[in-house]
Amino acid sequence: MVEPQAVPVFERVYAVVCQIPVGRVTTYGQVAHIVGNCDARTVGYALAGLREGTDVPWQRVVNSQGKISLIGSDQRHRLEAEGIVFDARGRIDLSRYGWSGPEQAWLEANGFDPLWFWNR
DNA sequence: CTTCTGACGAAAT
DNA sequence: CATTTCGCCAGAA
Repeated sequence: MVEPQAVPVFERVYAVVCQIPVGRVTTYGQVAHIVGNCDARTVGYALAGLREGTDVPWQRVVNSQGKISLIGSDQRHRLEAEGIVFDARGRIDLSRYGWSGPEQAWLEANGFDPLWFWNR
């Protein structure tokens, strides 16, 4: 059992992002929601600090409108390679590809607060 | 110590 | 649809 507050926020963000399944996406706000005690900006800051070649699937995090924030990156191609389809406006259908969060058992085992998450 | 700066979000205007 | 406001991490200057 990991102590939640003992792990830096950025590390907690990475832990959650690594749980997003292939072919699914989630939003900055949702990750912040799961991590707790931080906001969407913090998630962006955390991902911005990743190095090239990281194992963290950062491409699976998009903004609340289902759009890519990193224009000019290969994020869209990475997602399309996972089977995700973009509409004519360049948006992803979150009701179809959206991921709501880890299993409660995972949250408990990794020092997150399941109750806080589900009650919100 | 203070200020600035980035992959953001939701509600109000 | 466009803007503004607030929320509040971490490192550099």
